[in-house]
Amino acid sequence: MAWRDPKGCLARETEGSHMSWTDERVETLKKMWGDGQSASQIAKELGGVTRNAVIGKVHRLGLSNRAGTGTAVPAAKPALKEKPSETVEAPSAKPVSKPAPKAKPSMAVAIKEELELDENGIPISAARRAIIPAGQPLPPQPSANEISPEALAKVNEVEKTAKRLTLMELTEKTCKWPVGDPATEDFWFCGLPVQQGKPYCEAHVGVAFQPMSARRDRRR
DNA sequence: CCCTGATTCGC
DNA sequence: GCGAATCAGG
Repeated sequence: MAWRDPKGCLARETEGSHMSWTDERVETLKKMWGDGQSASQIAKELGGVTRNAVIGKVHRLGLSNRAGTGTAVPAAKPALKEKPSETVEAPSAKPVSKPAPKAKPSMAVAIKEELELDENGIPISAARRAIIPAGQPLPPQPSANEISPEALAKVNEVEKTAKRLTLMELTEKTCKWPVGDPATEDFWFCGLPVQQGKPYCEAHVGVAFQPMSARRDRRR
C-alpha cells in the first residue's frame, strides 16, 4: 500500500527498493539535523532508513556536531572492538578496571543562579525560597521533608505546568504523580513526559525516589 | 527500559 | 558510500 510521508509526498522507492540518499533526502536530513531533531526522528520522517543510517550519513556528510549547545559530546571515545584473532587466545586477560568513581558527597550550601530548562523548555529558576507547601500537605508519600530544596522547588514549578490529567488519561508515558486531594475536584495527575522507565516525570522522580538516606529521623 | 549519538567494519 | 551491530552515555 502506498503511504504518504508527513510532507504529503508520495513515498516511492527507487525501483530496486533500496532507498538512496537523494539530494532531496539529504536536504531533509540536513535541515532536520540542523533543527536539532534526533536521528531516529529524522529516520522516521524519511522512511526506509534506520536511525543508524541517518547517523552514519550525518557523519559522512561531516555535519556531526550540531551548532550550539545541547548535547555536546566532549570527546570521541576510542572504544575499539575486540577483534578475533586466529591465534590462540590467552586464558583471559581482564582488560581494564573501572576508574575509581570519586564522588563528592554533597554541598548543601552552594546555591548558584543557574538557569535550567526542564524537559519542556520551561525555565525553572528561583522559587527556591518559597518552597514548602503553603496549605496542603504534599499528597502522596515522601511528604517532602528532607528532600533537596532543589527538587522541591522543581516540583512546585512543574506542578504549575503539569498537564493535569485524569486517571483515565494516564498512559505509560505520562507522569502518574498525583496532586491534590482525591476527595475533591482539585485532584489530578502530573501527566508530563515520564523519565523513561519510571512512572514519573523528571521532577517527580526526584522526590519519589530518595536515596534512602535522609529520611531516617524525621521528628515529626 | 527507554532513549541519544559515535564508531567500526563487512558489504 | 552505506548501515547493522555495537558501544557508550543519559
